[in-house]
Amino acid sequence: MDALQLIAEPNRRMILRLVWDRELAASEIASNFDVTFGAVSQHLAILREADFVKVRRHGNKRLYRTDIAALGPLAAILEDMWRTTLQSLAITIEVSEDQ
Amino acid sequence: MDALQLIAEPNRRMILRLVWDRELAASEIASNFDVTFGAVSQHLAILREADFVKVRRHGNKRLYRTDIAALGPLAAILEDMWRTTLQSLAITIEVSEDQ
DNA sequence: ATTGTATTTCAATTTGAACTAAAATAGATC
DNA sequence: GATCTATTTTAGTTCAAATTGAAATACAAT
Repeated sequence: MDALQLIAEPNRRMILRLVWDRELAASEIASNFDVTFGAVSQHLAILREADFVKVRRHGNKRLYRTDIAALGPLAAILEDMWRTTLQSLAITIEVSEDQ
Repeated sequence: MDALQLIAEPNRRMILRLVWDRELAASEIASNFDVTFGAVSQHLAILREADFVKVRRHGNKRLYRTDIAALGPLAAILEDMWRTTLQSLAITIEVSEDQ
């Protein structure tokens, strides 16, 4: 699958963000979404197949974490997006405080 | 629309590539695709709304050109993709020549 | 070995984005 | 203004990707 299309999907992007700098179990990831556990698991499978996440078994659970290196130049794009999103949020707050 | 989703669509990416460093009329762009003129025009509209292309009227025609600056960091990603695609093509040729 | 929790996988359904075909608009030419 | 070419827009269709719900698998604990 095309790397760009892969990370363009909003839920997959959210998953990458959630496990960007920490490990989370599949269930913990899923609890952040409105869609079913099954749907999240399928997104995880797609991310796994693209090697965009690393998985580690720990007892019952499977711990996921973004493989930032594997994302190559796309990693910077994602970080950039999230940063600018936060910035625009900050601007929104500033503006509303001015009123 | 989300910038990443926008450039993830293969036909839109192809449009951006076609008018990356030259102007082309909508019909000239469309002639490079299997899909109908209407479909290409819709993609152009989406790219226009995102300001990822500049348009200029010239008589009957509308000349399109990628607004590379507007793409920000995504411009580098696209150029990178196309470069590596060419590289892998070159490798393919080499390999087949070896046989 | 059975029960429970965590996760994946599968078949069927839903949904949304891309597409088509046709009508509408825009400007050029006669 | 009628006609031609270029393009956009609209309504309806198609298709792939995302989702659901349920069954299957995996490991842990009793």
